[in-house]
Order: sequence, then structure tokens, then C-alpha cells
Amino acid sequence: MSRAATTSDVFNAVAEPRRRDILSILVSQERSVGDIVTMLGLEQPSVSKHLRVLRAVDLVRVRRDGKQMFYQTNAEAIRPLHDWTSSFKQYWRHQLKRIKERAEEREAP
Amino acid sequence: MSRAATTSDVFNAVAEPRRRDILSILVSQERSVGDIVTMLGLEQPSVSKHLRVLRAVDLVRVRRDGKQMFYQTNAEAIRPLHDWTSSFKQYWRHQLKRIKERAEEREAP
DNA sequence: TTGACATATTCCCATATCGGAATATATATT
DNA sequence: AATATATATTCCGATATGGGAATATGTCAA
Repeated sequence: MSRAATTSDVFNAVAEPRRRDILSILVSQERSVGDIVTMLGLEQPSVSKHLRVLRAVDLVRVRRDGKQMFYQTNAEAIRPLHDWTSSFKQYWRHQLKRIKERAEEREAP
Repeated sequence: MSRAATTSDVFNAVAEPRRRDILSILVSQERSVGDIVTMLGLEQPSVSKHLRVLRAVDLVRVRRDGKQMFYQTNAEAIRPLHDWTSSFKQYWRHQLKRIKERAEEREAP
């Protein structure tokens, strides 16, 4: 077997930095492909290919208006990622607490 | 260019489902490689290789005790992922609000 | 219909992957 | 030293990637 496809789930899709950039740009308002190309300074085919991956996992939605395609981030699709990371939150809090305690021990041993 | 290495950052490292499984197991307490093999039913070399990737991006810490290696999740390393997803939170909230509003419009038009 | 514009797809290539099998390394025990 | 146990590494093969270049598709306008 090989590495899972980028289109297999949200985790794989957002592993690519440019796709994260695109998602950040498209979350506050929809943009045409040309806008994204201009804003990120990427090649147009490259942007189209990234958008295809994002669409495959429903991270973006599309709307056609004449010749242009307007994409927007579907923020809801990012929730599974957020939820997964949240399950670790209590532990990094504990770690901070532990680090703090150790620091205090060093100050007043 | 090709796909970024799994060891290039946390996003790429956690794209693999088995590695997420390992992180979940190791977050509450440290475990030996053998424990992980038993708990997840994977081959030992496979586990060692996944652990190597996780170590490369500091998602796990290791401690040797005799013949055994004890691994534990470094929850702190998951924070960048959490922070990135959090930047989308307001938008999925807005989406929920919009959905709710539309539902109310349908009920009382 | 022809041309112009916006976007999508295809083809190529260098590269990295994951699993499996085999093997190597490190530590403890006798 | 020889053996056993725990873990790590290497080699292999099938597969998917992302960028670049070229090309195809789709839509509007004259």
C-alpha cells in the first residue's frame, strides 16, 4: 500500500500548505479562481488542482457566475479536525501546569 | 516537486490514521512499543516507523528503560493544529446561525 | 461563427510513501 | 560469550503526489 490519497479525508487534504492558504482566503468571502491566483501568486492550473482536492472532501463549495467560478470555504468541514485536536487539550493544559509547578519548585526548593 | 514529507510538519504527520491512533493511545500515559503493537494490532516494524515520524516532528517523546522504549504524546505539539482550526470557528458558528435563521424563516415566513 | 477570456484537465517526472519481509542493533540474562 | 528479548532499520514494490507545460472545456461578446 502507499500513502493515502489527498482526497481521502480532511486530514490529508489540509496537509498541503497551499491548500491551507486557499482555505484561509476563502473563508471570509467567496473568490474567483483568478482572485486566488493573484492573491497567492500561484499558477492557475495549480490553483485549480488544489481546489479540486478541496472540493472532493467538501472543504470548499463552488458557484458559477458566467465564465467565473466562485469558491468559498465550507468551515463546517474543518470541525472534525478541530474536534480531534480538542481531545488533547486537557493534556497540554496538564503539561503547562506541570511545567509551572517544576519552575516553582526550582525557585523555592 | 512531490508531496511534502510526512516529517515536514505536524499537519503531514497526523494525516496518517494509524499515527493518530498512536497519539491517542499515548496521550494519557506512556507505553512501550510492544504495548502499542498489542493494542492496535499492527506489525512491530510498522509501529516503529510511525513512531519515528512522530518523533521527527516532536509529537512524541521517548524514554528508554532497559530493553524497552517508552513513548508518550507531547500534546503541546498538537496546539498549532488546534490553533489553525480555531481560526475557522467563527465561520462555522455563523453558518450554524444562518442555517438556524433559515429554518425559522421556513417555520414562520 | 469566431475570438477572447476563465477555468479545468492531461501528460510527464522526480520524489516520498506505506506495508511486508528480512535483518540489524541494543540490552539483559545465564 | 552465547542466547533471548525489544526495538529499529533497510530493502522492495505499487502507488500517489505536486509542479510545469500544453491543451481542453466552457462561457460570453461581437
